[in-house]
Amino acid sequence: MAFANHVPLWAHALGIFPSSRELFSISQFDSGNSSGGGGGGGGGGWLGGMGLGLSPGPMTMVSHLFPDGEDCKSFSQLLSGATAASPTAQYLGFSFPSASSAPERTAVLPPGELRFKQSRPDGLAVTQPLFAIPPGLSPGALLDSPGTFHPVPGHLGMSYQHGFLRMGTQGLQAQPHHVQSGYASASSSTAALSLGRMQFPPFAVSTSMMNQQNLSLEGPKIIESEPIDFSRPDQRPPVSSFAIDKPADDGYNWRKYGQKQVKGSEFPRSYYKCTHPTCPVKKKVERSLDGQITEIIYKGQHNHQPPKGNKRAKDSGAANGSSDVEESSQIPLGLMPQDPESSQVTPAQFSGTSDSEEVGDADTGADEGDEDEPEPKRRSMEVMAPDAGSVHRTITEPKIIVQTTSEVDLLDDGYRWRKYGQKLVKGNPYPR
DNA sequence: AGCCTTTGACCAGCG
DNA sequence: TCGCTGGTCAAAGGC
Repeated sequence: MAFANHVPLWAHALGIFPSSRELFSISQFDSGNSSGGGGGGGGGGWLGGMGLGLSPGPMTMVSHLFPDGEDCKSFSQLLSGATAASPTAQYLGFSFPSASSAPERTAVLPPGELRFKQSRPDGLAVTQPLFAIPPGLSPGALLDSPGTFHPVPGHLGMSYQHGFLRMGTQGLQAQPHHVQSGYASASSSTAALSLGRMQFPPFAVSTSMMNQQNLSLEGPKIIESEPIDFSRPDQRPPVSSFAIDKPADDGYNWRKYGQKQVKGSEFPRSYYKCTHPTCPVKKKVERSLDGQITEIIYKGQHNHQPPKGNKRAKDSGAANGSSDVEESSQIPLGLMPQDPESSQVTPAQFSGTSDSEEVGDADTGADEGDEDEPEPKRRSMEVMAPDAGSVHRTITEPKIIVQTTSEVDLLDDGYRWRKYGQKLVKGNPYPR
Protein backbone atom coordinates (compact mmCIF):
# COMPACT_ATOMS: atom_id res chain seq x y z
CA MET A 1 0.00 0.00 0.00
CA ALA A 2 1.24 3.35 -0.78
CA PHE A 3 0.77 6.41 1.22
CA ALA A 4 -0.87 7.83 -1.74
CA ASN A 5 -3.78 5.85 -0.63
CA HIS A 6 -3.54 7.17 2.81
CA VAL A 7 -3.72 10.61 1.72
CA PRO A 8 -7.11 10.49 0.31
CA LEU A 9 -8.43 8.73 3.26
CA TRP A 10 -7.00 10.97 5.80
CA ALA A 11 -7.44 13.92 3.70
CA HIS A 12 -10.98 13.07 3.67
CA ALA A 13 -10.82 12.95 7.36
CA LEU A 14 -9.53 16.39 7.30
CA GLY A 15 -12.11 17.29 4.90
CA ILE A 16 -14.63 16.55 7.46
CA PHE A 17 -13.67 19.59 9.30
CA PRO A 18 -12.12 21.73 6.74
CA SER A 19 -13.58 25.01 7.54
CA SER A 20 -16.28 26.74 9.37
CA ARG A 21 -18.42 26.34 6.40
CA GLU A 22 -18.33 22.70 6.68
CA LEU A 23 -20.04 20.65 9.17
CA PHE A 24 -17.15 20.68 11.42
CA SER A 25 -14.88 23.22 12.60
CA ILE A 26 -12.04 22.91 14.89
CA SER A 27 -12.55 25.10 17.83
CA GLN A 28 -10.10 23.89 20.22
CA PHE A 29 -7.28 21.64 20.29
CA ASP A 30 -5.06 21.59 23.18
CA SER A 31 -2.13 19.53 22.46
CA GLY A 32 0.07 20.91 25.06
CA ASN A 33 -1.65 19.98 28.16
CA SER A 34 -2.33 16.48 28.92
CA SER A 35 -2.55 15.63 32.40
CA GLY A 36 -5.57 14.15 33.66
CA GLY A 37 -7.17 11.66 31.54
CA GLY A 38 -4.18 10.11 30.26
CA GLY A 39 -2.37 13.18 29.56
CA GLY A 40 0.94 12.04 30.45
CA GLY A 41 2.93 12.08 27.45
CA GLY A 42 2.93 15.70 27.04
CA GLY A 43 0.66 15.97 24.20
CA GLY A 44 -2.95 16.37 24.72
CA GLY A 45 -5.41 14.40 22.82
CA TRP A 46 -4.26 11.59 20.83
CA LEU A 47 -1.39 13.55 19.74
CA GLY A 48 -0.44 13.60 23.28
CA GLY A 49 -0.08 9.95 23.10
CA MET A 50 2.37 10.44 20.44
CA GLY A 51 4.13 12.78 22.60
CA LEU A 52 5.23 10.15 24.92
CA GLY A 53 8.59 10.94 23.88
CA LEU A 54 8.58 7.85 21.90
CA SER A 55 6.71 9.25 19.13
CA PRO A 56 7.29 12.07 16.81
CA GLY A 57 5.50 15.30 17.03
CA PRO A 58 2.51 16.10 14.99
CA MET A 59 4.44 17.47 12.19
CA THR A 60 6.76 14.63 12.23
CA MET A 61 3.93 12.35 12.02
CA VAL A 62 2.55 14.21 9.21
CA SER A 63 5.72 13.93 7.41
CA HIS A 64 5.59 10.29 8.04
CA LEU A 65 2.22 10.23 6.71
CA PHE A 66 3.13 11.80 3.55
CA PRO A 67 6.67 10.91 3.08
CA ASP A 68 6.71 11.97 -0.42
CA GLY A 69 4.96 15.13 0.30
CA GLU A 70 3.29 14.69 -2.89
CA ASP A 71 -0.18 13.98 -1.93
CA CYS A 72 -0.04 15.96 1.14
CA LYS A 73 1.64 19.24 0.96
CA SER A 74 0.84 20.86 4.19
CA PHE A 75 -1.74 20.97 6.82
CA SER A 76 -3.08 24.12 5.48
CA GLN A 77 -3.28 22.61 2.13
CA LEU A 78 -4.88 19.62 3.47
CA LEU A 79 -7.39 21.61 5.30
CA SER A 80 -8.17 23.83 2.51
CA GLY A 81 -8.07 21.12 0.04
CA ALA A 82 -9.81 18.42 1.87
CA THR A 83 -13.20 19.79 1.47
CA ALA A 84 -16.26 18.25 0.24
CA ALA A 85 -15.54 19.67 -3.07
CA SER A 86 -12.18 18.17 -3.21
CA PRO A 87 -11.61 15.30 -5.46
CA THR A 88 -10.67 13.31 -2.52
CA ALA A 89 -13.80 14.03 -0.73
CA GLN A 90 -15.74 13.24 -3.77
CA TYR A 91 -13.88 10.15 -4.30
CA LEU A 92 -14.61 9.12 -0.84
CA GLY A 93 -18.16 9.93 -1.24
CA PHE A 94 -18.14 12.74 1.17
CA SER A 95 -20.70 15.31 1.16
CA PHE A 96 -21.04 18.10 3.53
CA PRO A 97 -24.52 19.06 4.24
CA SER A 98 -25.12 22.64 4.64
CA ALA A 99 -24.97 23.61 8.19
CA SER A 100 -25.96 27.11 7.59
CA SER A 101 -29.28 26.69 9.17
CA ALA A 102 -28.07 24.57 11.92
CA PRO A 103 -27.12 25.97 15.21
CA GLU A 104 -23.57 25.57 16.01
CA ARG A 105 -22.73 23.73 19.06
CA THR A 106 -19.66 23.96 21.01
CA ALA A 107 -18.31 21.63 23.53
CA VAL A 108 -15.75 22.24 26.09
CA LEU A 109 -13.28 19.52 26.23
CA PRO A 110 -10.67 18.77 28.73
CA PRO A 111 -7.19 19.64 27.88
CA GLY A 112 -5.69 17.33 25.48
CA GLU A 113 -8.89 16.36 23.96
CA LEU A 114 -9.80 17.14 20.56
CA ARG A 115 -13.09 18.75 20.43
CA PHE A 116 -15.35 18.83 17.56
CA LYS A 117 -18.03 21.22 16.95
CA GLN A 118 -20.75 20.13 14.90
CA SER A 119 -23.42 21.97 13.23
CA ARG A 120 -26.51 20.14 12.59
CA PRO A 121 -30.14 20.72 12.22
CA ASP A 122 -32.03 20.97 15.39
CA GLY A 123 -33.29 17.77 16.63
CA LEU A 124 -31.02 15.88 14.49
CA ALA A 125 -29.33 13.41 16.61
CA VAL A 126 -26.05 12.17 15.62
CA THR A 127 -27.22 8.79 15.08
CA GLN A 128 -26.18 8.37 11.60
CA PRO A 129 -22.71 7.22 11.33
CA LEU A 130 -20.85 9.01 8.76
CA PHE A 131 -19.26 5.78 8.17
CA ALA A 132 -18.59 2.76 10.12
CA ILE A 133 -15.35 1.08 10.18
CA PRO A 134 -15.87 -2.55 9.99
CA PRO A 135 -14.49 -4.66 12.62
CA GLY A 136 -11.23 -6.13 11.85
CA LEU A 137 -10.29 -3.30 9.70
CA SER A 138 -7.28 -1.50 10.80
CA PRO A 139 -6.36 2.01 10.03
CA GLY A 140 -3.81 0.67 7.80
CA ALA A 141 -6.37 -1.40 6.14
CA LEU A 142 -8.44 1.63 5.66
CA LEU A 143 -5.63 3.32 4.09
CA ASP A 144 -5.14 0.46 1.87
CA SER A 145 -8.64 0.32 0.79
CA PRO A 146 -10.02 3.74 0.51
CA GLY A 147 -12.58 2.49 -1.78
CA THR A 148 -14.29 0.59 0.89
CA PHE A 149 -14.70 3.55 3.00
CA HIS A 150 -17.80 5.43 2.18
CA PRO A 151 -19.01 8.06 4.43
CA VAL A 152 -22.63 8.54 4.40
CA PRO A 153 -23.37 11.60 2.45
CA GLY A 154 -25.60 14.05 4.02
CA HIS A 155 -25.14 12.72 7.44
CA LEU A 156 -23.71 14.38 10.30
CA GLY A 157 -20.19 13.97 9.78
CA MET A 158 -18.49 12.18 12.41
CA SER A 159 -15.31 10.69 11.59
CA TYR A 160 -13.96 7.58 12.99
CA GLN A 161 -10.76 9.31 13.35
CA HIS A 162 -12.01 10.89 16.43
CA GLY A 163 -11.68 7.59 17.99
CA PHE A 164 -8.05 8.00 18.27
CA LEU A 165 -8.25 10.88 20.50
CA ARG A 166 -8.56 9.24 23.77
CA MET A 167 -6.68 6.37 22.67
CA GLY A 168 -3.74 8.52 22.33
CA THR A 169 -4.12 10.18 25.59
CA GLN A 170 -4.89 7.31 27.75
CA GLY A 171 -3.90 4.08 26.43
CA LEU A 172 -0.71 5.40 25.23
CA GLN A 173 0.28 8.26 27.28
CA ALA A 174 -0.63 6.98 30.57
CA GLN A 175 1.36 3.94 30.30
CA PRO A 176 3.70 3.70 27.55
CA HIS A 177 5.35 0.86 29.19
CA HIS A 178 2.77 -0.03 31.59
CA VAL A 179 1.82 -3.59 31.71
CA GLN A 180 -1.78 -4.03 32.26
CA SER A 181 -3.45 -6.67 34.12
CA GLY A 182 -2.46 -9.81 32.64
CA TYR A 183 -2.26 -9.05 29.10
CA ALA A 184 -2.32 -6.36 26.72
CA SER A 185 0.75 -5.15 28.28
CA ALA A 186 2.72 -5.76 25.26
CA SER A 187 0.25 -3.99 23.25
CA SER A 188 0.16 -1.06 25.47
CA SER A 189 3.79 -0.57 25.38
CA THR A 190 3.98 -0.88 21.74
CA ALA A 191 1.01 1.17 21.15
CA ALA A 192 2.80 4.33 21.73
CA LEU A 193 5.43 3.39 19.36
CA SER A 194 3.06 2.31 16.80
CA LEU A 195 1.13 5.42 17.02
CA GLY A 196 4.29 7.22 16.75
CA ARG A 197 4.68 5.52 13.54
CA MET A 198 1.58 7.17 12.65
CA GLN A 199 -0.88 4.57 12.49
CA PHE A 200 -3.29 7.37 12.84
CA PRO A 201 -2.07 10.07 10.73
CA PRO A 202 -5.39 11.59 10.32
CA PHE A 203 -5.48 12.74 13.78
CA ALA A 204 -2.08 13.91 13.84
CA VAL A 205 -2.75 15.94 10.88
CA SER A 206 -6.08 17.12 11.83
CA THR A 207 -5.20 17.99 15.32
CA SER A 208 -2.15 19.86 14.55
CA MET A 209 -3.91 21.56 11.82
CA MET A 210 -6.61 22.43 14.08
CA ASN A 211 -4.23 24.26 16.21
CA GLN A 212 -2.60 25.95 13.45
CA GLN A 213 -5.70 26.79 11.72
CA ASN A 214 -7.39 27.71 14.88
CA LEU A 215 -10.33 26.04 13.53
CA SER A 216 -13.20 24.86 15.44
CA LEU A 217 -13.96 21.29 15.07
CA GLU A 218 -17.24 20.02 16.03
CA GLY A 219 -18.26 16.52 16.31
CA PRO A 220 -18.19 13.44 18.33
CA LYS A 221 -15.25 12.30 20.18
CA ILE A 222 -14.28 8.78 20.05
CA ILE A 223 -12.23 7.72 22.86
CA GLU A 224 -10.21 4.67 22.95
CA SER A 225 -9.24 3.90 26.43
CA GLU A 226 -7.40 0.82 25.77
CA PRO A 227 -3.79 0.61 24.95
CA ILE A 228 -3.35 -0.60 21.53
CA ASP A 229 -0.58 -2.13 19.72
CA PHE A 230 -0.46 -1.08 16.20
CA SER A 231 3.10 -1.79 15.78
CA ARG A 232 2.47 -5.22 14.63
CA PRO A 233 0.91 -5.56 11.32
CA ASP A 234 -0.94 -8.56 12.43
CA GLN A 235 -2.23 -6.72 15.39
CA ARG A 236 -3.59 -3.78 13.73
CA PRO A 237 -6.73 -2.80 15.33
CA PRO A 238 -9.87 -3.36 13.58
CA VAL A 239 -10.78 0.04 12.61
CA SER A 240 -14.21 -0.63 13.55
CA SER A 241 -13.25 0.40 16.93
CA PHE A 242 -13.33 3.82 15.74
CA ALA A 243 -16.46 3.50 13.96
CA ILE A 244 -18.53 6.38 14.49
CA ASP A 245 -21.86 5.52 15.08
CA LYS A 246 -24.96 6.97 15.73
CA PRO A 247 -26.25 5.52 18.79
CA ALA A 248 -29.22 4.32 17.12
CA ASP A 249 -27.77 3.11 14.02
CA ASP A 250 -24.32 2.03 13.39
CA GLY A 251 -25.16 -1.03 11.51
CA TYR A 252 -25.53 -3.13 14.56
CA ASN A 253 -28.56 -3.88 16.57
CA TRP A 254 -28.60 -2.70 20.09
CA ARG A 255 -30.75 -3.48 23.00
CA LYS A 256 -31.08 -1.01 25.73
CA TYR A 257 -30.70 -2.62 29.07
CA GLY A 258 -30.53 0.26 31.35
CA GLN A 259 -30.63 3.91 31.86
CA LYS A 260 -29.34 5.93 34.65
CA GLN A 261 -28.61 9.40 35.65
CA VAL A 262 -24.94 9.53 36.23
CA LYS A 263 -23.47 11.94 38.61
CA GLY A 264 -21.62 14.67 36.92
CA SER A 265 -23.58 14.26 33.82
CA GLU A 266 -26.44 16.45 33.01
CA PHE A 267 -28.05 13.88 30.89
CA PRO A 268 -29.15 10.37 31.57
CA ARG A 269 -26.93 7.66 30.36
CA SER A 270 -28.38 4.78 28.47
CA TYR A 271 -26.76 1.41 28.34
CA TYR A 272 -26.92 -0.70 25.25
CA LYS A 273 -25.73 -4.10 24.34
CA CYS A 274 -25.25 -5.45 20.93
CA THR A 275 -28.09 -7.83 20.31
CA HIS A 276 -25.95 -10.31 18.58
CA PRO A 277 -26.09 -13.48 20.64
CA THR A 278 -22.47 -13.60 21.43
CA CYS A 279 -21.38 -10.12 20.87
CA PRO A 280 -19.95 -8.52 23.97
CA VAL A 281 -20.07 -5.03 22.75
CA LYS A 282 -21.78 -2.47 24.85
CA LYS A 283 -22.16 1.17 24.56
CA LYS A 284 -23.24 3.97 26.74
CA VAL A 285 -25.03 6.86 25.28
CA GLU A 286 -25.82 10.13 26.81
CA ARG A 287 -28.38 12.28 25.21
CA SER A 288 -29.33 15.76 25.91
CA LEU A 289 -32.88 16.66 26.55
CA ASP A 290 -33.45 17.41 22.97
CA GLY A 291 -32.36 13.98 22.10
CA GLN A 292 -29.01 14.87 20.80
CA ILE A 293 -26.26 12.60 21.69
CA THR A 294 -23.67 14.14 23.82
CA GLU A 295 -21.53 11.19 24.45
CA ILE A 296 -21.13 7.72 23.21
CA ILE A 297 -18.87 5.25 24.82
CA TYR A 298 -18.22 2.00 23.13
CA LYS A 299 -16.89 -0.89 24.96
CA GLY A 300 -15.76 -4.08 23.49
CA GLN A 301 -15.48 -5.32 20.07
CA HIS A 302 -18.03 -6.82 17.80
CA ASN A 303 -17.31 -10.39 17.07
CA HIS A 304 -19.54 -10.35 14.11
CA GLN A 305 -20.34 -8.18 11.22
CA PRO A 306 -23.19 -5.80 11.19
CA PRO A 307 -26.37 -7.53 10.27
CA LYS A 308 -26.97 -6.89 6.69
CA GLY A 309 -30.62 -6.93 6.71
CA ASN A 310 -30.48 -5.01 9.81
CA LYS A 311 -34.02 -4.11 10.35
CA ARG A 312 -33.01 -1.48 12.71
CA ALA A 313 -30.53 -0.12 10.41
CA LYS A 314 -33.43 1.03 8.49
CA ASP A 315 -34.31 3.55 11.03
CA SER A 316 -30.90 4.68 10.88
CA GLY A 317 -32.30 6.34 8.06
CA ALA A 318 -29.15 5.73 6.67
CA ALA A 319 -30.07 7.43 3.74
CA ASN A 320 -27.74 5.25 2.24
CA GLY A 321 -28.93 2.65 4.23
CA SER A 322 -26.03 0.96 3.17
CA SER A 323 -23.56 3.07 4.51
CA ASP A 324 -22.66 1.59 7.65
CA VAL A 325 -23.50 -1.88 7.16
CA GLU A 326 -22.24 -2.14 3.77
CA GLU A 327 -19.21 -0.32 4.55
CA SER A 328 -18.32 -2.72 7.10
CA SER A 329 -19.17 -5.64 5.12
CA GLN A 330 -17.08 -4.39 2.38
CA ILE A 331 -14.04 -4.66 4.31
CA PRO A 332 -11.86 -7.37 3.12
CA LEU A 333 -11.68 -10.06 5.63
CA GLY A 334 -8.12 -10.43 4.81
CA LEU A 335 -7.55 -7.25 6.61
CA MET A 336 -8.68 -8.65 9.80
CA PRO A 337 -6.22 -9.99 12.14
CA GLN A 338 -6.39 -13.63 11.79
CA ASP A 339 -3.04 -14.56 12.76
CA PRO A 340 -3.29 -16.40 16.00
CA GLU A 341 -0.38 -14.54 17.18
CA SER A 342 -2.00 -11.34 16.53
CA SER A 343 -4.84 -12.43 18.55
CA GLN A 344 -2.72 -12.50 21.52
CA VAL A 345 -2.28 -8.98 21.56
CA THR A 346 -4.81 -6.73 20.44
CA PRO A 347 -7.57 -7.16 18.23
CA ALA A 348 -9.79 -7.22 21.12
CA GLN A 349 -8.75 -3.88 22.09
CA PHE A 350 -10.55 -2.40 19.31
CA SER A 351 -14.10 -2.23 19.48
CA GLY A 352 -16.26 -2.54 16.68
CA THR A 353 -14.16 -4.74 14.89
CA SER A 354 -15.28 -7.58 13.56
CA ASP A 355 -14.66 -10.20 11.64
CA SER A 356 -16.56 -12.63 10.02
CA GLU A 357 -19.79 -13.86 11.12
CA GLU A 358 -18.25 -17.23 11.19
CA VAL A 359 -16.64 -16.27 14.28
CA GLY A 360 -19.54 -18.02 15.59
CA ASP A 361 -17.49 -20.83 16.77
CA ALA A 362 -15.39 -18.60 18.65
CA ASP A 363 -18.41 -17.16 20.12
CA THR A 364 -19.40 -20.05 22.09
CA GLY A 365 -15.94 -20.62 23.06
CA ALA A 366 -15.67 -17.10 23.98
CA ASP A 367 -18.04 -17.39 26.75
CA GLU A 368 -16.04 -20.01 28.32
CA GLY A 369 -12.84 -18.30 28.17
CA ASP A 370 -13.45 -15.34 30.19
CA GLU A 371 -15.66 -16.30 32.86
CA ASP A 372 -13.24 -16.31 35.62
CA GLU A 373 -11.50 -13.25 34.87
CA PRO A 374 -11.96 -10.54 37.35
CA GLU A 375 -13.52 -7.60 35.97
CA PRO A 376 -11.56 -4.48 35.89
CA LYS A 377 -14.11 -3.15 33.67
CA ARG A 378 -15.28 -0.60 36.04
CA ARG A 379 -11.93 0.62 36.68
CA SER A 380 -11.15 0.85 33.12
CA MET A 381 -14.20 2.85 32.61
CA GLU A 382 -13.24 5.11 35.35
CA VAL A 383 -10.06 5.72 33.71
CA MET A 384 -11.88 7.42 31.05
CA ALA A 385 -14.43 8.85 33.27
CA PRO A 386 -12.28 11.66 34.34
CA ASP A 387 -11.96 12.78 30.86
CA ALA A 388 -15.48 12.44 30.11
CA GLY A 389 -16.46 13.96 33.30
CA SER A 390 -14.09 16.72 32.91
CA VAL A 391 -15.83 17.69 29.84
CA HIS A 392 -17.95 20.52 30.73
CA ARG A 393 -20.85 19.80 28.79
CA THR A 394 -22.13 22.71 27.25
CA ILE A 395 -21.64 20.13 24.87
CA THR A 396 -23.96 19.34 22.27
CA GLU A 397 -21.73 17.50 20.19
CA PRO A 398 -21.63 13.92 20.87
CA LYS A 399 -18.59 12.48 22.34
CA ILE A 400 -17.88 9.06 21.15
CA ILE A 401 -15.72 6.90 23.19
CA VAL A 402 -14.48 3.65 22.03
CA GLN A 403 -13.54 1.64 24.94
CA THR A 404 -11.86 -1.61 24.99
CA THR A 405 -10.87 -3.66 27.87
CA SER A 406 -7.50 -5.01 28.37
CA GLU A 407 -8.67 -7.83 30.39
CA VAL A 408 -10.05 -9.81 27.68
CA ASP A 409 -9.59 -13.42 27.26
CA LEU A 410 -7.81 -15.13 24.58
CA LEU A 411 -10.11 -17.19 22.52
CA ASP A 412 -9.80 -19.59 19.78
CA ASP A 413 -10.67 -16.99 17.32
CA GLY A 414 -7.59 -15.12 18.12
CA TYR A 415 -9.38 -12.42 19.92
CA ARG A 416 -9.72 -11.88 23.54
CA TRP A 417 -13.16 -11.70 24.92
CA ARG A 418 -14.67 -10.76 28.15
CA LYS A 419 -17.90 -12.18 29.22
CA TYR A 420 -20.11 -9.80 31.02
CA GLY A 421 -23.28 -11.66 31.26
CA GLN A 422 -25.21 -14.67 30.28
CA LYS A 423 -28.80 -15.20 29.61
CA LEU A 424 -31.02 -17.80 28.15
CA VAL A 425 -32.89 -16.35 25.28
CA LYS A 426 -36.03 -17.73 23.95
CA GLY A 427 -35.60 -19.58 20.78
CA ASN A 428 -31.95 -19.82 21.34
CA PRO A 429 -30.78 -23.09 22.74
CA TYR A 430 -27.60 -21.52 23.86
CA PRO A 431 -27.27 -19.03 26.60
CA ARG A 432 -26.42 -15.62 25.42
C1' DA B 1 -44.44 -14.20 19.60
C1' DG B 2 -40.48 -12.06 20.02
C1' DC B 3 -37.80 -8.29 20.90
C1' DC B 4 -37.13 -3.89 22.87
C1' DT B 5 -37.70 -0.19 26.27
C1' DT B 6 -38.55 1.36 30.77
C1' DT B 7 -37.37 1.59 35.38
C1' DG B 8 -36.63 0.35 40.10
C1' DA B 9 -33.74 -2.80 42.48
C1' DC B 10 -29.61 -4.99 43.13
C1' DC B 11 -24.62 -5.61 42.99
C1' DA B 12 -19.84 -4.41 43.20
C1' DG B 13 -15.92 -1.25 43.55
C1' DC B 14 -14.04 2.50 45.89
C1' DG B 15 -13.12 6.06 49.35
C1' DT C 1 -18.22 -0.86 57.59
C1' DC C 2 -20.95 2.38 55.29
C1' DG C 3 -22.33 5.33 51.74
C1' DC C 4 -21.80 6.71 47.10
C1' DT C 5 -21.75 5.71 42.43
C1' DG C 6 -21.86 3.28 38.14
C1' DG C 7 -23.30 -0.79 35.89
C1' DT C 8 -26.41 -4.56 35.35
C1' DC C 9 -30.53 -7.20 36.18
C1' DA C 10 -35.10 -8.32 35.41
C1' DA C 11 -40.14 -7.69 35.60
C1' DA C 12 -43.62 -5.32 33.20
C1' DG C 13 -45.41 -3.30 29.36
C1' DG C 14 -45.27 -1.78 24.54
C1' DC C 15 -44.46 -2.29 19.70
